[in-house]
Amino acid sequence: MRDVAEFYKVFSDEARLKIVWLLCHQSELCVCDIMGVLKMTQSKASRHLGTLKRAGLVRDRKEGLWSYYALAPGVEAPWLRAQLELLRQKLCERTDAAALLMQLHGWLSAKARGMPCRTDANQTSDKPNSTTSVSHGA
Amino acid sequence: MRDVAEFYKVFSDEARLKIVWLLCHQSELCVCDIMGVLKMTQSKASRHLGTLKRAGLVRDRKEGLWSYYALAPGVEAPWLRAQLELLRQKLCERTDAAALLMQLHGWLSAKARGMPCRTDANQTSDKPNSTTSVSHGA
DNA sequence: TGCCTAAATTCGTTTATCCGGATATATGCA
DNA sequence: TGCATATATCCGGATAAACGAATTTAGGCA
Repeated sequence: MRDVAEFYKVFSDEARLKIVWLLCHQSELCVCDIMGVLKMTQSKASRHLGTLKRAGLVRDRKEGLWSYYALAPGVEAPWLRAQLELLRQKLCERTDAAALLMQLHGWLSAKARGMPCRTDANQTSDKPNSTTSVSHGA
Repeated sequence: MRDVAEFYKVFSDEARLKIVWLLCHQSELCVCDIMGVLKMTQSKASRHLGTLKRAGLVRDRKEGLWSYYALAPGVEAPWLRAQLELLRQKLCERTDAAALLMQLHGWLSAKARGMPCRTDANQTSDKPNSTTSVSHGA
């Protein structure tokens, strides 16, 4: 039963929940996308992605310098799929989760019009001020 | 989203999972039942029950010296109900979870034929030897 | 080759969690 | 009242998580 507890432990961290939430809505994201959208340090993003990968919830694909992460095929197994669906259902009713999706879309469209990644900059903190964000073009 | 993570954290401990599993199969159990069946110290049983209660998953009813615990009415809310059902489903396929139910039934029938509780004895450890158990009558 | 950069890992620190033993609280009974 | 008992809570101590900064690893390109 330890491994069942282990599963819940993976979901017991807010940062990991946010990453999974993003990956439920965008098939692939690289580490710097996650850093940018969730405003977390590179070390934190990579660490949690590693945890999710070791748990079999996420897979990665290397392309040049970038690592693209996506939900693992294993999450199609019935029980995991149900868990993920339940999580999605719960987060759908949350404004903070919705805000994350806004951030995600802002980030992706900024990226689409040529914004570079820069993993070294903007490492200030988790919550510098909530409106720093993308501010692309406009 | 923190509180969602908090929910998973409650389920991320094997001892709490076991307690919930027992309460899925027996409507009410007192602390000493849980100590006896799961072979844990009184402090540990009470602590985890407190955690489950604070999370709203469990309720308690005092009767004289005893505290009887049961799943809280709140677990009938759709999302929690679904989570609990998923947990039950996962544990149903596990031999270790099944073994716990055997222990539970052994304990309850021993109790039914008059076995006293004794919270102070049998505090040796989590796993002294897996066959200590009830050994009623036979 | 040497530099730039994305991502992973290591390091030392801080914080959270879990534990058993001891103690406190409260009920039942003589 | 005083003692026995069931449970809750407190108290260090041990272990595990999580963190940011720094470093390492490795691909792309001049």
